[in-house]
Amino acid sequence: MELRHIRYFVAVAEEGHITRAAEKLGIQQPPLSQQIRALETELDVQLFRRLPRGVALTDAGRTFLEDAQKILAHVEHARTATQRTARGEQGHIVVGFTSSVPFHPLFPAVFRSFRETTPLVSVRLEESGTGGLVNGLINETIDAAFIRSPVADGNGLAVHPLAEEAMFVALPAEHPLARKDKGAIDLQALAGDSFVLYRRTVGPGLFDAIITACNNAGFTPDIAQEAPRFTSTLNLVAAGLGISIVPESLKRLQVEGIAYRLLETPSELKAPINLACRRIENAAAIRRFIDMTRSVARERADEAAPDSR
Amino acid sequence: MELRHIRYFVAVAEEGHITRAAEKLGIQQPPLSQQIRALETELDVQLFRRLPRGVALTDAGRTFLEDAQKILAHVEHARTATQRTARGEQGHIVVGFTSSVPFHPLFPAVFRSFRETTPLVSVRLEESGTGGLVNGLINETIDAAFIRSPVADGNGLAVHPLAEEAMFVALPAEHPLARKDKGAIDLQALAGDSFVLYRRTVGPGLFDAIITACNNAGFTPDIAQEAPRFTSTLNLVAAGLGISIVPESLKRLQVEGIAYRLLETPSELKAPINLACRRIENAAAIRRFIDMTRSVARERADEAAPDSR
DNA sequence: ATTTTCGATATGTTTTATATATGACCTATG
DNA sequence: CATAGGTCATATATAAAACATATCGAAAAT
Repeated sequence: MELRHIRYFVAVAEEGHITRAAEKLGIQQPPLSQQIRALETELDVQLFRRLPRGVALTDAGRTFLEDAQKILAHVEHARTATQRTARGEQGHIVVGFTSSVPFHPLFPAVFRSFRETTPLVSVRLEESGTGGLVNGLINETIDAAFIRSPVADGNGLAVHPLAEEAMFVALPAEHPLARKDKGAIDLQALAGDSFVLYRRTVGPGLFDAIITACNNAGFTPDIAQEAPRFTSTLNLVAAGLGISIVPESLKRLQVEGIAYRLLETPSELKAPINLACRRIENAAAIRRFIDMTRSVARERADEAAPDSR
Repeated sequence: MELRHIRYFVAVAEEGHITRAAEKLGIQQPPLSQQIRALETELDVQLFRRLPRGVALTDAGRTFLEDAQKILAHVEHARTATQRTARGEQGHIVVGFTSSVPFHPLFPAVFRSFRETTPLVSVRLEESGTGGLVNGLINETIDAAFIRSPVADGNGLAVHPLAEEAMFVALPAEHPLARKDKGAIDLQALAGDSFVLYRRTVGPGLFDAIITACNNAGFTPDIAQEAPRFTSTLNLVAAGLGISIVPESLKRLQVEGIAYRLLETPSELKAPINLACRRIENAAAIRRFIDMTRSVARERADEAAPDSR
């Protein structure tokens, strides 16, 4: 049995007339009669009663018709689903991110756009540390990941820069610098303060960048405390244990007793947001997600600095 | 696209290897490669990645595989369902009957056997008068009908005799004949009694047969009352309004105040049970039901009178 | 009775699926 | 590094089968 038999059968059943069905199918009547008969012979079942004025389905024919129509519909469904998957319009992707990324407006903007343009691709989000995300990309348990620190090359991964943020100083409300209203704080002004930092093992990029920047500014920071999450870092600052330096988007975390002040950010301390992915990616849905993310990021950058192009 | 493409695709996908899949399919490797490529060209989608040691499904190929397997299963289902319908092992039939028939043990026996041997055919039962059943058979709203009276020929229907019952006299308990314990009552002994009969319009066969038999016995029965159902007939007898003559199986209706006595039944009064159906019937499930009903009836007749064959 | 309609049959043609032979590419392995 | 083995792709030939044209036969409508 071939789909041809099923298509021909359905046409004849719906027309009740072999000659007319043949016209509709764009073939001649004799081959259609032959194919119908071949189908009946293979099934060893009479599907039509030949009447003087056309043909009529038998009971068995009616049973076959029900399935036949569903089969043809199913084939069409398979075709479109496959083509959609190939075009990346359908499927499933897993996107990883580090804890600080969701505070940046780029993050929700990307998923909003993606859902709008590609509603048939379901997305699973997974928060993890940078190391875990890189492993996930290599093991193919994660398809793309928003990370802060750039990743070493040569492991088959690619990293696309998406955005860069200025840094802000998080100060206890009673800190002398908290009152100063305008102008950026220079890094050297913090030489005498204790630092509360996000733990290095979880986010090595930011940690090292801060140390390096301080060194370049001529002092070694006094690290009073490391905290496991950004929120706990800020709580420790609020408690007066020290100051901290965080990416701009973290300002959204408004904690009682904390003041944020713009830092005169040296370029090596600018906090980047990158998208990491496999260098060769053959799943179209993932490629689509990556392309869209980069283009959303580019649009946002252009909006922020339209003169820089 | 043809089923061949789908069958070949599934084989290759499951083997992950074109050459091995070709062996399994009983064809050579080059045509299989060609057919797979033809499928990919038609869909305009790459289904496999060609690796040095076999082939691997792409994302789109995985999507197609899911549907492909279901389609093949669906085709097999269609084949078996159609063949079952053709053999009468599957489907639906509507069986009519007149109100007095279900009391006869043949009736439940038939449906019990039919359910056992043909569980995939669902049966709908419909009670109606003889006229309604005949119309139903002609309009094809009913497929077979258990009736008492034989139906006039020439309307495309056939009537198969299934069984014949002796008649019993239903007497009020205080009736003189009710006390007589053994021996059959002769019809003439009822010449002086009032008769309560099942209404003619509902069951003309039985009504006429009784009148005729009485006439042949030399008297015209005094019909005191007609009742719409057998139960009401018997209630009227119990109330002392007269006597009645009912088929043996009706004895199951044990009504307070009624005695049943065997009637010396003349042959023209024997109560038949017949199966009416269309003379030409092309639905196999119905033919099957008719055949089974007749054979069950024959078995029961042989059991009752094993010497008569 | 004649014509029309419609499916079946007969025969030739074209398409197409398959087989055989061979080539190209990658991977082990000595 | 070269060779052998394995795998898929390509080229050509062959066989099968789907299709077209022409015709027949039965039933129905005029």
